[in-house]
Amino acid sequence: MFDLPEIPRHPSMTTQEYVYARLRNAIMVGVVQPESTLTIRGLADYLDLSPTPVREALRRLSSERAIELLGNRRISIPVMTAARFDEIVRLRMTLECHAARRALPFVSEVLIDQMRLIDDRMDDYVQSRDMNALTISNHEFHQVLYTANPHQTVMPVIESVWLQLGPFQRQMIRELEQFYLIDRHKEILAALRQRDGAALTEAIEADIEDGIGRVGHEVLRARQPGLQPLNGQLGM
Amino acid sequence: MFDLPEIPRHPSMTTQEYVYARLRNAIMVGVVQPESTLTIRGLADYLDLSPTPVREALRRLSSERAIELLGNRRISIPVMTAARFDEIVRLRMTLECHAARRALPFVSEVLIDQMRLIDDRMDDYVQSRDMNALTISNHEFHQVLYTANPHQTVMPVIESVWLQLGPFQRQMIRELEQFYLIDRHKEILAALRQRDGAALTEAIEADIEDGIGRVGHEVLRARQPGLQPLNGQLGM
DNA sequence: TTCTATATTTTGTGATATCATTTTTAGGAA
DNA sequence: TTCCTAAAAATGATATCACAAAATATAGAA
Repeated sequence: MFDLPEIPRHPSMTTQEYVYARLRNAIMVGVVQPESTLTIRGLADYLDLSPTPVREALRRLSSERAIELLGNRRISIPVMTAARFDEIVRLRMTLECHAARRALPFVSEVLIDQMRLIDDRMDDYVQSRDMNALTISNHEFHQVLYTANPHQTVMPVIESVWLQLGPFQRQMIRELEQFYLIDRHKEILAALRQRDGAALTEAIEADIEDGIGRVGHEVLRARQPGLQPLNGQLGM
Repeated sequence: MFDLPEIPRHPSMTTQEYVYARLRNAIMVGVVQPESTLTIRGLADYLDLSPTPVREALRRLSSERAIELLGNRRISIPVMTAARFDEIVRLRMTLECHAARRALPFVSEVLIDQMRLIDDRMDDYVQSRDMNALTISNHEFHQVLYTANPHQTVMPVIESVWLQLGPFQRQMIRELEQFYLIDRHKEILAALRQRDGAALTEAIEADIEDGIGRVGHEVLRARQPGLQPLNGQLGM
């Protein structure tokens, strides 16, 4: 079985929202894995709730493709394959570059400072090897940039992609003894300071490639030694 | 009130799936509008069902941002603003160009023929002014291309964008007496035949701009005569 | 031991009931 | 008429129940 990390429950939250938030968090940090057996009633019993709000939360997560509600009464976390991984990472690059380009006109010095602060905090988490906090802060770093555009509509889509990568990211950390962390946040910040769109998208692509792309392909190749990755290197 | 167009119900469909499909279709063709008052119980009574499957269907649609479940007991179709429209259309361009680029290596002569057939059918619908059938076929034309890539994960995201544009598309047709339809499908097909990625993305951007972008901005500008569109022309 | 058929349990779905809020409606006061 | 207030109605959220279908366990045969 698994232990869903506890999260704070605001009093205004409905039960369904709470279940959604708790499951989402658990999937994001990789506690729920493809081999975990999920059932509506099992989760309801575990959380001491009725099945109704659990089912609704699961349906939302299914819409975001964090989980799959199979017809035959099974609920699963999708298994990562090389081809699927390649598609998701490429989509993530496209989406985040789009979001960054659309946010650039709204970027201020205050915002850049805010991002620098988050990046500084990440350096501490690297020191203390707190991977969960690192993941959350990394998302926060990107999110602050993309939501600078007050009209943006892409953020929920990007979050869905992060959610889909969550379980696999945990596997990556598990399967690799040493896990070198390279982030390109300094380059992102430099591009922002110069309001340089081309440099910005380049830095974001590099950040995603170095952050999960390269290592992910490595892990997947190691699993199936005979196969080469479908679409070659991700870097461009 | 409104009349949700009837749709076929396969025997294997659950009630929730049926409600989802029927509401989704209604929103896509623009029957449900921002001023429509939606309630779970109202829909349940209208469809002669219990509230449970209706609420689940609504939650799924909310996850796809087709509707908004407001905290204060109101369910609404988001109102289209110039800024939101600009964002959604730009996102659509980015997503569909991405999907097309990723599909290109899988494009076959058979697939191009299939797309040509759909395009021919669209010409008939233009003649008969069947806007609903035209919209559906247009989506089908694009979908066939993007799903040529068997590993694609972007299609659900694109469908969510189509869904968000549905209600406004109906408004566009209503508010414009004459509605000139320009599609760039011939250019798309030509680019596919030559396996020319750059020409393909250019044709898709032009198709979206001519299909909904230009007219949409016109309609929105007419609504608020004092305001200019936020980010200038869409064409690039 | 291994396979198969049957019984039992578990599970997802959908309807119904209840409760706390919110919205709407009425009825007066200014 | 317009504005406020209180009663009434409607609404969303959740728990519980019933049912059919699926998964699992059990028991007997090969």
